[in-house]
Amino acid sequence: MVRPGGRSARVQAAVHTAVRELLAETGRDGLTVPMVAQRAGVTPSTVYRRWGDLQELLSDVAVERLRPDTAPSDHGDLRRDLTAWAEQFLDEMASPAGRAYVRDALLGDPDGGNAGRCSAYAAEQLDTVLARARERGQRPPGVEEAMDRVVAPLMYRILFRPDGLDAAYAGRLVADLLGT
Amino acid sequence: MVRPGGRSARVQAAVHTAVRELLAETGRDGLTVPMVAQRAGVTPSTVYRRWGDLQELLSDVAVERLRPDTAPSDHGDLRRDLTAWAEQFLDEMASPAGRAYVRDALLGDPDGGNAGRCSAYAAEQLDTVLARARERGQRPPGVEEAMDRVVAPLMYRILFRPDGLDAAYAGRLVADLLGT
DNA sequence: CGACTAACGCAAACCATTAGCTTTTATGGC
DNA sequence: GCCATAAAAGCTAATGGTTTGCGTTAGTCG
Repeated sequence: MVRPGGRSARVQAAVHTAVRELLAETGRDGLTVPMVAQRAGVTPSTVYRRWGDLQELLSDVAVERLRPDTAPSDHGDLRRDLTAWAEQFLDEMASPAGRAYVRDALLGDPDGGNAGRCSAYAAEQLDTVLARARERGQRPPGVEEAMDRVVAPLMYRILFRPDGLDAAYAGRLVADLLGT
Repeated sequence: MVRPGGRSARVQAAVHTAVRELLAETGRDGLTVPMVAQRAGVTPSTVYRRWGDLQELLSDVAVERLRPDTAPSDHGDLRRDLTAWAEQFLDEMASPAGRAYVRDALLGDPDGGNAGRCSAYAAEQLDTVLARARERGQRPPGVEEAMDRVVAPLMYRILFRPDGLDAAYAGRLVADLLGT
C-alpha cells in the first residue's frame, strides 16, 4: 500500500528542497546524506530507507528539475517553433548546472525509469510543436525522427563532447531535419 | 612530475585487472575499494589517492574496456561497412554489460575526459570506414554527420530508452544517412 | 653514485551507512 | 467519530568504508 499523503509527502518535499538548497549553496562536492537530512529536519535513516542512496536521491531531484514547466512557445511557424525549442533545450541542458542534472538523472537510476522520464518530457514537448504544425495543415516529421535528429545529437554532445555546442548547431540540426 | 614507469605502472595494472576480475566474478553490487585493493595486493589508501573514488576507478576501467581493439571490418562497400559497424556497436553497447560500462565511463568523470575519449573512439572507427569509401572514389558523408545521425541516436536510446533497439533500427539509421 | 621527491604502506580517526527496534501517524472499517 | 492496522519515521548502536598524517620505499635526475 502506498501512502502519498500527509507526513510522507511533507518529508519528501522537505528533503527535495533541502537538496536543491544545498546544491545551490555549497555545490555538490562534499554533499552527504546526513547533511541533507539535517537541513530537511529528518533523520538520515529515513533518507536511506526511501531513496537508498545519495545518487538515487539526486536522480529524483534532477528529473523533477528537468521537467519542463511550460509548453513550447508558439511562433506561428514549425521551423521557428522547433528552432526556438531546440535552442532553449540546449541552453538549459548544456550549462554546467544542466549537465550536472542530466548526469545525476542518468546516474542513480537502476531501472532506467528516470532516464525514460526525461526522454518522455522531450518527446512530449516535440509532439506539441509537431501537432501544432499538423493543425496548420503542414506535414511535419514524426516525433521519433525529430528525437533522432535533434534531441539525440544534442544530448550526445552534451554528455560526450561538451565543446563547440551553440545555438547555431541546434539550428542546423533543425534545418537538416526539415530539409533545406 | 609524473612517473609512468616502475612501481606505479605495476600498481595501476594490478588494480585494473583486480577490478575486471571482481566485476566478472561477483558483479558490481557490493564492490568496494578495500575489496579491489586486497585483490590487487595494495592498500586501500593507495587506490583512494590515485583514483579518489570507486566511481573514477570504474570509469577508468570502463573506458579501457570500451576502446575498440580492432579496425572495422571491410566489406568492400560503404553501406555494408557502416551497417556492420553500427550493428556491432549496438551489440556491444546495448547489452546489459555494455550499458553498465557506458554508464560507469560517464559517471566517475568529473572533467569529461573519459567521455570524450569514448566519443573519439567511435569517431576514429567511423573515420576509417569513411576514408575507405573515399579511396574507392565515393563521396561519403563527413564524420560529424555520421556521428550525429548514427552514433548519437544509438547512444541516446541506449542511455534513455533501452527498449526497441535492434539491428534493424541501426540499419535504418545508416540507410537514412546515406540516402535511399 | 647520491640527493630528491613522487608514490606507497601503515595505522589511527572519522563519519557515512546499515540494522534492529520503538514510536508516530495515515488509512480503512466499524 | 473511534479503533485497529500497518506504513513510514525516529532513535541508537555497530559496522566498515573513507580520510588523514607520517614514515618508508623506490623511480628519476644531476
